Amino acid sequence: MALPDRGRTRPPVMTDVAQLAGVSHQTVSRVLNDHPNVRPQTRELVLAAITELGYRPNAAARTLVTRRTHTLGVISFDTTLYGPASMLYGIERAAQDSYFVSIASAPTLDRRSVLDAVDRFAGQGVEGVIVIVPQTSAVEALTSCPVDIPLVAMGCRTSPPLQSVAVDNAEGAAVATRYLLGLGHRTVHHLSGPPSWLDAEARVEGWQQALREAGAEEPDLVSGDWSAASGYAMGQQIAQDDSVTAVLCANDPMALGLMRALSERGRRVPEDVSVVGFDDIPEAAYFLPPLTTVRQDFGELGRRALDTLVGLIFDREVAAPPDPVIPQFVVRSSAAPPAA
Amino acid sequence: MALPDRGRTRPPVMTDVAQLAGVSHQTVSRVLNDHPNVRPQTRELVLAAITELGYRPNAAARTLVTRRTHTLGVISFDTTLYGPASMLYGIERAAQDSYFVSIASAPTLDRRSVLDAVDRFAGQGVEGVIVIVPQTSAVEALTSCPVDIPLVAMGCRTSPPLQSVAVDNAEGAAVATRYLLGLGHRTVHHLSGPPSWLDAEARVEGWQQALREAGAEEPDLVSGDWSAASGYAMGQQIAQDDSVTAVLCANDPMALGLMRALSERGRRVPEDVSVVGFDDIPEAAYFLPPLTTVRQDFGELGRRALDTLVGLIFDREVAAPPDPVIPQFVVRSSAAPPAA
DNA sequence: TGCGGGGATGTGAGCGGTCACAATCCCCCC
DNA sequence: GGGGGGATTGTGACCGCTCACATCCCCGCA
Repeated sequence: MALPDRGRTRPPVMTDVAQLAGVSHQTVSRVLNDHPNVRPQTRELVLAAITELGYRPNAAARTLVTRRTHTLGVISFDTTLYGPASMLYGIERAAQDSYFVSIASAPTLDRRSVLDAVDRFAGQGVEGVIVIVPQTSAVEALTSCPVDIPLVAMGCRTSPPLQSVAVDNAEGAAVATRYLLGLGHRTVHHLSGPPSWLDAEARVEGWQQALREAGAEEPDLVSGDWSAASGYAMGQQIAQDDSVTAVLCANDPMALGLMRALSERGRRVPEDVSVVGFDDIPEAAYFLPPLTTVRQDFGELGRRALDTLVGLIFDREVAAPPDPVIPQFVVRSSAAPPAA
Repeated sequence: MALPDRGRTRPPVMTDVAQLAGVSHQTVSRVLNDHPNVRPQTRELVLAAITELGYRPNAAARTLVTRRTHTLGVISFDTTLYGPASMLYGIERAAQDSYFVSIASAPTLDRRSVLDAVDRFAGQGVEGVIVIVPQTSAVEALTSCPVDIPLVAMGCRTSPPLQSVAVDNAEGAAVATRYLLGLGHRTVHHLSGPPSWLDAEARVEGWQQALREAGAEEPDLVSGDWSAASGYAMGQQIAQDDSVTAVLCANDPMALGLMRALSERGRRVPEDVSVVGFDDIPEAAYFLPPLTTVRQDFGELGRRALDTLVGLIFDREVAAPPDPVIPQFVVRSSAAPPAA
């Protein structure tokens, strides 16, 4: 199972460089680590030897003694979904010049599977882990994580001691709901994400809150699984109910599915029914009609997650939980005042 | 810059386990590596000591001597796009139980940036790299990659010595084109991906090929940048041309943008213009109208990429390039026979 | 002329595993 | 009863780097 010899000779090591430069290995190490107290001339010598040999320090050896891997792990469920994919991308860009980022997808979001992933990462020696697995079961598992490793949850609010960074899902849903109410709709229906997903729940709360504030009646909740398919399926029910004039969807694909169901039933958007989504996927502006939605700043989220994690890694102190990122409401034409 | 002490005492090492179990460190190592010739009773002893101490082997130390990191790198451009995201996901699932996968996104696809990413990975000690950066510039850079590391390009066909796995983009485009032609359209227009993207080019070729075979006139090419926005922009041009009755788009979001432009001009899909996409994103079935498209099997692609890479890592021999994955044509209602 | 002191460099000991090899032990058979 | 051989276990070197410490050189100053 040994790795085959790549190239003719074994790669150069620090001693080789030292020898070529006519210095000790320690001096080479100093140059590599930008230590002061190396004569510029010596430094040049070493640098020259390094490039001549094509020397590259051995990360494992360095890690062995420094105990730093410069690696962090990201656990997520399905990076094919726009939200998780964007978060991952945000993290990667934020981490790029200080960490390597290693990924793992949990096949399911139960305790076992999430904890296994953390364990795997711990075995690899990552310095911290960011989890994009916003389900109550996963969060519970992580809250009592037996492995002693810095952990940050992303995308949903969690309760201490598990740190998290998130957009203010409740606020986003509330803003959207108020907007629809403001347009003159008597109430707003909600096509939510799957139960036990924290962001889905937060959006439900925001929606309820806004309805209550306005004294509007609170319709029964309908939930999908984030997919356009589920939006379509639930949409077929919703479309039958003529009293529905406004629907807030927990994400954009479900809104798409809903709109198709509506259209098949001959109910026009926004004339008969107003629809608002959540996420602002790049395609949302090109739906028919263009989708009014709530945009999340995933880049910012990634940056904050990294900051929080780094804080945990170095200070080990539970910093004040960062403020939630305020989502942005994007008005397009899928929502309008009710017919009459 | 040292990592703060996590927990009160330093983590247990092999010697600690050995001592507790009353054996030598080597025996512990044997148990850990499933060597034969360890008495079952001894094994139990060691195992018990391991769990009692919560011992976890140090990956860096092991890597230092075995020269294996069990890590591979994936370089991509923008993992927010459905294609790359799916490929990444496919790779991750395929690699899960044999490798860690580390990701890097290249900010741009020029020579420098791609090679830097490879270099970074090499410094980390990855055993191989899969690149999802299907631009000619990137491929050229990789073909003459100065770093001696197993490399596989994914998503697009490349020329030796750079290995690649890909779906048969040309065939997919050809099938779609033939389908439209078969429906009775005199010719098929093509809204292509950006020039210099290999898969975009392959799709153009397939389209041209099919047109030639059928003796159909070859319209001017219009290209976008994969985004729905560009599809919309180009679509506004296309919509003005009444002679256009069928358009093959190089991906689904562009098809969406096109359909919106068409709809704004009052041209109905599929009655006035037939539209076919490429990729089959999960939302495609819920577009208005549902999009006929070409589906790629990203899971299979991921598996093949991994297989190829592993072959390269261990045999170092350039295996016969794997057959391209045949895409699947998915018929929905966005394409129909021409009006008259 | 001799001495203190800081900059520049070298030396050797680990870091925590695995590998090669040696040492035991045990059982069987002549 | 002694020898052979495989199973089981132990010993020490070594992977390539950083750390702590020792050494050396050179200058200024008494």
